[in-house]
Amino acid sequence: MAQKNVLQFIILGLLNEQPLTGYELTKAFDSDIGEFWSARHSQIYPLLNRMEGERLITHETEVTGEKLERKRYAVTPVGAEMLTRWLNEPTRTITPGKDEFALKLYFISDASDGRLHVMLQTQLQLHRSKLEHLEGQMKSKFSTDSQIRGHYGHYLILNHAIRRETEYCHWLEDALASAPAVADADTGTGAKRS
Amino acid sequence: MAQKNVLQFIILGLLNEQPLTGYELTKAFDSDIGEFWSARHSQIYPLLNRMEGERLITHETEVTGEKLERKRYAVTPVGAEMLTRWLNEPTRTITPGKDEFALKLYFISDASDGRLHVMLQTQLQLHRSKLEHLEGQMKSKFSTDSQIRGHYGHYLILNHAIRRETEYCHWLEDALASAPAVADADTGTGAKRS
DNA sequence: TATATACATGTCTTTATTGACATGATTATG
DNA sequence: CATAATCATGTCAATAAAGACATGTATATA
Repeated sequence: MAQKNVLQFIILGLLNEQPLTGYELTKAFDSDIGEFWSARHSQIYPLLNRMEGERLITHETEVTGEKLERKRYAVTPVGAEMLTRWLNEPTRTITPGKDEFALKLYFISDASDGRLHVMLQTQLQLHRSKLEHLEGQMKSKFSTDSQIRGHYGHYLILNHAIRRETEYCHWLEDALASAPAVADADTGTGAKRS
Repeated sequence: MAQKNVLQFIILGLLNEQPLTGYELTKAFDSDIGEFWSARHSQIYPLLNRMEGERLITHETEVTGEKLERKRYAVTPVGAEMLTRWLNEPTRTITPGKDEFALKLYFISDASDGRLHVMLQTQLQLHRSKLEHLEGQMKSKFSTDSQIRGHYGHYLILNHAIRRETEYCHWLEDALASAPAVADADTGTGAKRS
């Protein structure tokens, strides 16, 4: 397996809270859980079929309006047990991360490289707006203690995401502080001088 | 493409510094760059072949000892140009991260869940030893300013990795501070009471 | 000198994941 | 009422990536 079929457990976990359709499951990855895992509908729908074949989940068909059908999936006892086994097993690995930007940066060998400034600036902008979005999420979802109750894990990882992005921004800002805004050194290709 | 063939550019970048064998390329992912991308030899060797077919790299065969052959790959002008194009293009995306632990945590809805303590403790141990290792790397590779020169990007991302792991540990420690060491609530399965 | 470890290169199968293709219904908005 | 956005579910081909399988050499160490 490329990972360990973590997606399967995420689906089980989400359906364990409440029955959901494939569409709703797909949308779940647009919000906070998307900070730590992602999946498209083209991966989700086939997996739902497979999981149903394995009796981990079942569905009942609902009809919206005149004829629009949707399948609402729910966890079976077998699926619930499998979820519990996953949850009970402490995670003894660190999921290896990927970061194209960091890698690109790795190949900038010189602190005076003219490309550094725009590279860092571009990423900083991205991470700042992400951070802003996450802080909005936190405010809207967990502004009071009572909202945390029953969603503690969600609160924890949203907090985690915010701290991660905050740190990412700080790092970029620090790096930016030592990157010249105007290129002095050659950039490997035609760097325009000002 | 699942990503955008970032691996191709990493290989180009590494070979641009100095010609390397497939084996050495593979090993590169065990050190700091592995903090931001990973690849196995079973992905690297076929890709080297493909890239050579596309004239991005070439190789010359060396012999070690009596008959052990190895192919030392180097970037062609075409490959170098492609690398430069990648480096010149600011990264306008954030590579989506994956973190099985965070996801598992998401499904712990109650702060009093007995599983929380061991989950957090296990991860903290992992991230602490990773942090320790990274700090060792920093000390051995960049203890003086002169060592940074010519490897600035490497220095930056190592710093990034250290700050990331430091933050991760802090977050775990904070979460741990509010997680009871002994289970009061049920854990979904047989939680032993003390 | 036995032997374990590291060096060295590959292939093959399976699984994970993306992105494109494909279709149609419902609802909100102008 | 037109039409855009969203809801809703799927398939298919291609690429990415993991893990197992396969083989042999060179070197350090006991």
